[in-house]
Amino acid sequence: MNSARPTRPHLRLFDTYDRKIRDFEPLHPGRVGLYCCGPTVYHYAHIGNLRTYLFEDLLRRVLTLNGYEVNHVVNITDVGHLVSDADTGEDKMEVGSRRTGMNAWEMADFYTAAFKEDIARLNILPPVTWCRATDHIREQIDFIKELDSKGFTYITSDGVYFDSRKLNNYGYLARLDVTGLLEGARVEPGERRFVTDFALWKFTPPDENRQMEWESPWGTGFPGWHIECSAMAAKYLGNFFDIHCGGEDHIPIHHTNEIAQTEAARGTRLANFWMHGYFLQDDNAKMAKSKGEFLRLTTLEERGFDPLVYRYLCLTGHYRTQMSFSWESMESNQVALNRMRSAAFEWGEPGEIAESYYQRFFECINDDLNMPRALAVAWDL
RNA sequence: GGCUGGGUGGCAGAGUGGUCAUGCAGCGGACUGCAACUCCGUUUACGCCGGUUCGAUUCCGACCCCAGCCUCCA
Repeated sequence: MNSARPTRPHLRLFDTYDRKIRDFEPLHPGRVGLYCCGPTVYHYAHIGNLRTYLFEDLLRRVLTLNGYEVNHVVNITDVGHLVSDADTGEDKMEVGSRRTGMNAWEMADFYTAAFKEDIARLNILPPVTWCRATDHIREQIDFIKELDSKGFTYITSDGVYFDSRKLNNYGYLARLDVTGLLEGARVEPGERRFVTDFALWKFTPPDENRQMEWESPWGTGFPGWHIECSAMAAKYLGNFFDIHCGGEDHIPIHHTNEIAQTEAARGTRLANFWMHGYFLQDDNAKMAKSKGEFLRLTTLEERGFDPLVYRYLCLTGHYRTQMSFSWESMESNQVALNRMRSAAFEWGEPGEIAESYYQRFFECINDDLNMPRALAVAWDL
């Protein structure tokens, strides 16, 4: 069979930075560095969050199938993710702590464990490396020191900020129109010098007792949200690595700021490819935790669905388009998955699958992970 | 208000300048003692209005609507 195997099509992936599909070439032969933004562990994951991890798992498996060894890194954000605007916002962890009655550290462990259970039930491979923000405070402070020494920071009464106007290409990833942002801004920059400036380090407010705080050269406090990813990605994958993933909502702010930090401090691009998973749309309510009620994997199971039906559902749509969620489509895909499973049983060993089908399947997945078409090939078989 | 991206048949969701996505549902058959499972066949589509073209769902422009970001979100 190997002798007759045709040449596999080259892997092509969409890069948000260039806004186009490009041939994927690893920076180092045979190896791929993959950094995926992980959960902020102040609450359970909702199924929309999970769609992004499903997409990243698909990417990882396709890279592996193409013969690459994937160094997959996922962070756990357990500090610094602010719940309100950058001037006065609280840390989500502190708010979550009040809601649950757990202290911030216990709560972080609790929701981290819950997250790992969720992805296990979805058959998502765990990353090679998990990294927690609170385990890397030193690295983050060092990173801010670098930015400081290169003149990219300034200090206000509540923290250390990144001066985004010092970079001439700030916002390119999201094609940010800074003039438009100024005109449309509904929030005043406050002490920040410019609307797109963001916090690197926040001081513990004088009248507040924080559960999580550390000493720094600038004062007692905690790191901003974005700096953890720049610092940890550099530590585990180097300053410039292959692929950086996250949800589509990360494009305008989080990833834009990560890029700014790394380019300013290290003088290199952060990632060769930027890939983003798109949102799951709920018919009834916005898929957001801030509303209080949201769909979890457990909710699906309570309705009698195998978690893998949700995985299958996500595979029927392209990762780069928003997808609608409904119980009707869950029912539909429950049936489809059951039939697919019994058919797969009849196929026998993978090696017996006709090479032509495998080739067609490969062409689909290597074409920017086109699983919907790949599934059509599978049904054809 | 600014920026970014979308609108495909009952539902979900691919794709293409002129032949089929695919799955679920529906309809008609086959099989079965009946049913279920399975199999075969099959109906319904490209937001709206113009333009380009021999021909547009596919390209261009206006409009309407939706989503994302600008304010927490994957």
